[in-house]
Amino acid sequence: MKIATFNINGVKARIEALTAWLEEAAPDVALLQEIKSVDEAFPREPLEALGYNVETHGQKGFNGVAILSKLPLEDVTRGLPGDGSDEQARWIEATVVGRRAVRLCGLYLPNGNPAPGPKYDYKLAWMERMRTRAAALLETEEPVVMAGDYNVIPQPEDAARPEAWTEDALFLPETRAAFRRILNLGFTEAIRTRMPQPGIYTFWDYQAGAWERNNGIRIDHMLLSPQAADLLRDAGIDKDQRAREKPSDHVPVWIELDA
DNA sequence: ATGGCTATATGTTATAGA
Repeated sequence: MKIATFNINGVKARIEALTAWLEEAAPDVALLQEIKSVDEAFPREPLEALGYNVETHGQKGFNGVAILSKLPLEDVTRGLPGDGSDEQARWIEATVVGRRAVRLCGLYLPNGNPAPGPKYDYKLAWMERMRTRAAALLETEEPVVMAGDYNVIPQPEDAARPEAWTEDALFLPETRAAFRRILNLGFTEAIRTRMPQPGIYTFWDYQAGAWERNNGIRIDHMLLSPQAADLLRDAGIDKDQRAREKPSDHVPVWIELDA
């Protein structure tokens, strides 16, 4: 079972790039972030035409997550538990049924800039809520995959210019500690495990020739529960997508599970 | 690089992203 995550930065602006990538990479499941669309405006038809079931959790203008799956999806839930007043669409879960059932979480973790400030407070509170949800998912002792745009640079080697990020919400010590608190519950970070060398990136800014200069950061991650990690066969990054016509500023990240 | 580009809707400018 091939599972991918892709921050597409606007699904309506990216539908041609998205369908081209889906045909090329042929993931069984694609978790999308920053769809920037309400559910009613989500371009379902061209995706269903490629054989995907579509589940969305959108909002107007910003944020928004979705799951595309060629396999059946069950028990779809929307929203990160723990704060009924949070209206931002950043979390969706579903169980995908292949040879085995896998619980999927698609997430768009808050950016948090500027830090300090209310947006950073929201980011840290959101990460604590995510830790609580992650702990509950581990207790099921089933394969769980939490994948998406974490907006966290875990280590200096995950940025081409780490010195440029020292005051940024993506790289502050408190952000990285909150990420480790989730990871250290017992998750495996798929790309770090399979591609441990430095200089592996998933995002290149549109500005200042960041792509041409390979001034990237690694912020899109896939965390696997122990039961999912046991099924891990391969993992990779579709870096070439960043050089395509009208690309997202992120590229897809994927895993292959024996499931 | 001191926010240089991109997408959306709040729409011919403001907001957010990272």
